[in-house]
Formats: sequence, C-alpha cells, structure tokens
Amino acid sequence: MSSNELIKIFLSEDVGAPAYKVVRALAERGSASAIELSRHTGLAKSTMSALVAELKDASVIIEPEPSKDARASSRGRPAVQLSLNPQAGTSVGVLPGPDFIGIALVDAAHGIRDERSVEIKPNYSVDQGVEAVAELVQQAYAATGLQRETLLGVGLAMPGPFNHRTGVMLRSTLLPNWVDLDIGAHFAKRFDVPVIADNESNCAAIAEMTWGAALGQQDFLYAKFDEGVGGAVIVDGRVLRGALGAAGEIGHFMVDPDGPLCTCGSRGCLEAMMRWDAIVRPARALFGENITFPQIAGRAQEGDPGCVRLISDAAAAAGRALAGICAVLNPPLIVVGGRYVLAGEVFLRAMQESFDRHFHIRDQTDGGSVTPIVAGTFSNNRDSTLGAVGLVLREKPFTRSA
Amino acid sequence: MSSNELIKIFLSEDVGAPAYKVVRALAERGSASAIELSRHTGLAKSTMSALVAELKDASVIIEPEPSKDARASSRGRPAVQLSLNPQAGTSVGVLPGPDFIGIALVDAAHGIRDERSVEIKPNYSVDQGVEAVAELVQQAYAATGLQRETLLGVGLAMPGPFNHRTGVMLRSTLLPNWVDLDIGAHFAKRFDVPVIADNESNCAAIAEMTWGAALGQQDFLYAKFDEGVGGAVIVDGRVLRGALGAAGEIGHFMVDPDGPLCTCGSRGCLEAMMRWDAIVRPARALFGENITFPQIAGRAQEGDPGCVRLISDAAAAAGRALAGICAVLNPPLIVVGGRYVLAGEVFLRAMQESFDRHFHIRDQTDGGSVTPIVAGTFSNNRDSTLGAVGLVLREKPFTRSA
DNA sequence: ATCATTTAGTTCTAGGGTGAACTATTAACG
DNA sequence: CGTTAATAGTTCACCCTAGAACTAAATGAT
Repeated sequence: MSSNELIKIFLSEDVGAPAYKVVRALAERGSASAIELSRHTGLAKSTMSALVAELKDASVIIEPEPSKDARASSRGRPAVQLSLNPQAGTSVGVLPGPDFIGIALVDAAHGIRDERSVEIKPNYSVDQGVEAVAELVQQAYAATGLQRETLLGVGLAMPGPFNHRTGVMLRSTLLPNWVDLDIGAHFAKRFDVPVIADNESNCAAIAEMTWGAALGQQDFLYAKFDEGVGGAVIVDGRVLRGALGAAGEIGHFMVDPDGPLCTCGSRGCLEAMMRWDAIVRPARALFGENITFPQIAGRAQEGDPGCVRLISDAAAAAGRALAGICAVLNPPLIVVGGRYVLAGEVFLRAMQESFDRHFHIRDQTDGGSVTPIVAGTFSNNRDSTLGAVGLVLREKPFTRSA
Repeated sequence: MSSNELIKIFLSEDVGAPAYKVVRALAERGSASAIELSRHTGLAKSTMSALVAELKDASVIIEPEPSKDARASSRGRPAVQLSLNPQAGTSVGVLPGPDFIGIALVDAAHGIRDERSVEIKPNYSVDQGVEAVAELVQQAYAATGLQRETLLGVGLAMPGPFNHRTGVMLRSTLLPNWVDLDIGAHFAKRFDVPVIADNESNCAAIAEMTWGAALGQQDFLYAKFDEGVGGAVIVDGRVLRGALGAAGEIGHFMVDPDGPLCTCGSRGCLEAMMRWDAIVRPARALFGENITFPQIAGRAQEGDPGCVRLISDAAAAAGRALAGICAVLNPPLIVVGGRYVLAGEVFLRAMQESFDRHFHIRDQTDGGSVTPIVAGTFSNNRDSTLGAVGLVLREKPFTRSA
C-alpha cells in the first residue's frame, strides 16, 4: 500500500537530490528546523520550504510534539522542529560479543525503541551469529509494534580491528571465526538492506556524538578504556578511518619504550599498560584471586589506597598518551568511555592532571583546561549497539541491496 | 580595460556559484579536464561544458599546450586539459625569516615564475617586514612582466606556532616582534588583496601536495625535521588545524618520559631530542666548535661513524614518534622534509626501520612497508614560500578586502 | 499596549542547471 | 582496417532551485 518514500529516498543513489540531503541530514541529527536544514544542506530556504511541505505530505517527515523543553533560545519566531517519521524508518545496531549478541532498534527520529541481547555459545560462526541476530530483530519488532519493512539498514559494531573499507576483520580473540570473511555478505543473505560495519570504538564514538556526551560536537577524540584500549578520531563530524581502517587505535600508542610487552609485538603500548589484566594481576596479590576489574574500579572510587594507585597509575599513562595524541590532533574535546570510568573522578582527574602536565600548550584563556576530558554517557555494550545504529544513520553504504 | 573575470570569480563570496567552484578547483589542481572538474565540483558535465566555454571566452581559463607527456592513460577520447589563465591571476607566498625574507610568485596555472629573497636586520617589526615584501613583490612582477593587478592574494608562512583561525602568532624566537599581532591587518595596509597565513609546517605540506612528493595525495602525514620539528596532518586534501591551530605539532610529541627537557616544559619531546642543538652539541666534542648541522648530515651520508650514529639515533626517535602518531591517524603515506633529509638514506632508512618496528600493524600485503616514508622534494625555505602560495590557491579567506 | 526588532517560513517568477540523447575521438581486438 | 568498447564533450528542452519580497510569530523596550 504505502510505498514508503522515506526508505526510497534514504537508500537512493542520487546523493545530490535535495530530498536525499534533507533525509540524510535529519537521520544524522534526529531533529532539526527547516532553517537549520537549509543551512546544513546548502539549499535555499525557499527550496526547503517547498520540499518540507512535500515530504510532510509523503509522511517522510513529521513535526514531533514541541515538548515542554525551554525553546526560549533567542527572540524571533521560534523554529518548528522536524524529524523523520519514526513509523516509516527504523535501524538496527548489532554487537556480536564473545558469548552474547546485543542489538538495538532505533527509529528514524532517534528514538531508542528496543534493546535486547541473547547468550550464544563462544566461537560461534558468522552464520550462527546472523541467525541469532535475525531472531533478536524479529523479537524487537514484535515487541515494539514497528514494521519490519521499515528497516533502513543494519549496523555492526565489530569487537576487534576491522577495516571499514574492505569489510574484513583482521584478527580477533573474541570472534575467531569471523576473521578474514566478508561479513556484510553473510548478513546480506538474511537482510535485504545495507549492512554497514565498523570497529567497536568508532561505533562508541558515534553513539556519544548522536545521543551522548559529544552531542553536536563536530571534532573530538574518543578514547575507550575497557578490557582493551581503543578510540576514534572525529573530524568535521566524520569518523577518520585511515588507510587500513586503523585510525583511532590509541591502544597501540607507545607510552614507554621500555614498558611491558604488548600483544601487537611492541613495547609500552597504552593497552599493554592499561588492559584489565595488567591491573587485575597485581590486585590479586592483595585482594585475592577472585577480584575483578569492576570491583577494583569500585574500590578505587571508595578510596581504597591500593586500588586508587592502580587506577591512577593507569590514568597517568592514559593522560600522557592523550597528550601525545593531542599534540598532533589538537582536538577541542576528549570523550572517555569504557569501564575505567566506573572509577569516577579517581580515574578522570588523574588522567586530566597527567594530560595537562604533558600537553605542550598550557596557556588557558579561562579557568578550564585547554583540552577538557569528559566522561561519555554510555555504559559498555550500549555504546556499541547504539553506535552501530548511528553507522546506519550516518554512513552511506557503498553498495545497495535493493 | 579588461575587468579580469578571474579575480572577480576567485574573490567572490558566492561560494555556491558553479564558476567559483570551477575556478577554485582549478586553482587547487593547476590543471584538470572538464570531466574531472565536473566530478570534483559535483556539477553535471552539461553544465561544465557550457561553463567552460563561457570561462574560455572571458579568458578565465585556457587550454595549455598538451605538451608531449604520455597522455596514453586509458582508451577513449582523451580529455582536454584546462587551466586558469596564468596571465590573469598570480599569487605571492612569503616566508618572513629571522634575518631574511623570501617570496615566490606563482601564476594561476601553478607556474612558478619567480623566487627571490632579501636580507633583513633581525628583530625587524611587522611593518618593516611588510615594506620589504612589497619591494620584493614589485621586483618579481617587474622581472617576470606579469601584471601586479592580477594578484589574487598573499600567503604567509609563519615560522612558529600560529593560529590560522585567529591570525595571531603565539610565540616565536625567530620573530619576537610579530607575536600577538593581527599580522593580516598589517599586510592589508600595503596589499589590497586577501592575506592568508599559516604556520610553516602546514605550508610545507601544502607545497609537497601541490608540486612535490605528495602530488595528488589526499591524505598523508607531513613531518619536517629541521632546526626544530614540525608537521602537518592532511585529511581529505585539507590541512587539519585543530582547536588552537596546533594540530600537526609533532615536535611536542613525547617519545621518552625521561628524555631531555624541552622548551615547552615537557620531557622527551621529539623536538628536544632532534633539534639541531641536540645533535650539534655532542658533535662539537668530536669535530670541533665550528661544525654545523648540515655538515654533520653530509658526513653522515659519507659514512662517518659518529655522524651516522647521531643521525640514526635521531631517526630512531623520529620513527618511534611517527609510529605512535600513525597508530592514531593511520595515514597511507608519510612525507618528510627539513634538512635532516640531507643525510639521505642514513636518516630515512633508520627512520623507516624504527617506524616498522614500533608500528603495530606489520602485515604487509606486498613487499613494501605498510606506511611508506618518502622524502619531500623541496629544500628548506622553498617549501615554505611555495606552500604559502598554495595557501592562497587553496584556502578561502574569511574576509575579503575588495 | 504598541511598536520596533529579530528570526522563521512562504510565495512566485525568472533563469540556470540537469538529464537524455547525441557526437567526437581514442585504444584494443580480431 | 574496420568494428567494438570506452571515454570525453555538446546540445537542448524542461523542471527545479534560488532570490526577492513577502507574511508570521516571537521578544523586549517605550
């Protein structure tokens, strides 16, 4: 019946078409006024006016309830917010974990509609993963009452080094059976929509940019300190991928030439100094064999001196690494995610102090730091699944499976 | 008489106009065919066809002699190369050195028409510098027979930390009297065209991208190892500036936390380990008080063991730093400039080896390195003046002095 | 209250850019 | 040496986009 103009435009190849630009701009932002859209797309507001009317008629965009939030920004006629029709477009984000699979279902207006996960036997194959995802997706649509036909694309957050351009995982301890395969092709067997994949850290950065602490930021450095260490570089609102898709891999940034050996074969990589194992091992000598990293982080926040020291030493290394990176990138903001953040200020403050000591620009105009470091808003796993959704909403797929 | 359409379009505010896009695209590239222009500007080739005809009539663009170079790229009708009319548009690049001022005069077709310099008393003021530049520019136009009225803009390569956005030098040992001033405004008193400034390293990268070793490269890391250490990050054909214009400052990348103290107040900065002084000082103990860095570099190339060691130790530090930077940026190419390159393979090979040992991605598809490091084509000073010209040809000025 | 000011959005027409179909010019292939 | 395929460039009618001038809706000052 309804031919769903939204999907048609969203998946169109005609990148230059005004409708495409507007739909994509709204998919990225969630909502925006006509005048903002006209500025961001470069189209005249007269064009926007006509186009918005047309897209409203076609149920591609809607005017969401103005809500009660303080719209009193400036004077003048208030702008009417627009968003894509959440009934007409939905996206799925997937995190294939080592022993679980998590997904998120988000509508085109950035409404997070469903998040669920299922356990799965380790060392599962790609096809087993695809089946599990298909099952979860069906459940999610059933639970929300959304139409499966409105699916715009599937995003994948890959837990390991992944080449976004070639679509191939380079290596992975978590998903050994997913290496060197065309993962998109496997998903295409079950999903007739574009499948877009990127590494977990890049996804996490996108999640923070779309819903979290980096909302509206066009340039920032994202750092994820979790079991491993990863990151992402956002330039001009886009994820920097690099020649081999390895941009943002701050885990293998060398902090100390004589530091511990890293899995990559170098010495003193940030990851070698910060990975959970490097923290948990010495902690066990003091607190027994069963202590876990989150517990250490928690005890650090409560003030336990040994745990504070372990966390703050790691934070010092992190701050030093970030200072080196910022000497080259000089971003206006650093967003930090991963479960190190569970240690709270113990971790963040030590990192900021170390950063400020090692960053070569110390002149600060006002009170604050030259490069503020803020904690991300998303917990682990959520950042990945939601970021994978963001992948669908932001990245143009190379090929289209009509 | 001739109203000079080229200048009118080049300096127009109407950034969306097709003619503007075409002129700017040609200014960047030097020459291009109609179909390339249509691809790069996003305009239809029908539009391009009409526009090119119109611009030819107005003497804005010309068809340069096909020259004899192998055009046999592929089959099909060969593309006709186009370039801006070199008679109608010229740019000047300026390097205000500590005790000299150098300029380059380049036409709109990327023809390097004149390069000259003059000595000047150290600690000169901005206004004294402006006068000297004005004199040099007049000489250059007189010598080439080009029209001074065709000047499209003046580019400045600032030897020191410079904020491209605010147009202010932060500090400088070479030009102490240029700090904290609106340098563009001083030049505007003598030149009624846009004045665009950036730091020397960024300019050098632009020179390599426009004429040199990075010709046609859209993404690369530029590193300059000279008296000091600087660099630039090129993403998608644009210079990354960063929040405070400090992006690319690889000199203050920390290599060794216990290394020598740096002028910036940190320890073990790459610059602290590589600046000429750090090389020349130990060399003097062996070779006498009068030895200079270029001599050391030369002796290293000739195989003198002591000089080889000094240079290759520095190269090892450089390779380590570049590996750390590339862990985050993962560029497909590194271009190296500055007078360390005078040591030739002694320097470059040691750097590449150190890089390969410390870079975490070692899988190499073919024989070559994952991240090739190549020497830039321009000698010192030339890279700056020519890059400053590139600034004029590539960057859109914020304000226009009609 | 009223009016000036500011910002958002609409209307309408002229003209400019586009796509489709065309011609032009080359290399590769038998 | 013609044919085929591939790429570059041209023509032209039509529709879409932009700009000017307008209305609409808010704030804040008098």
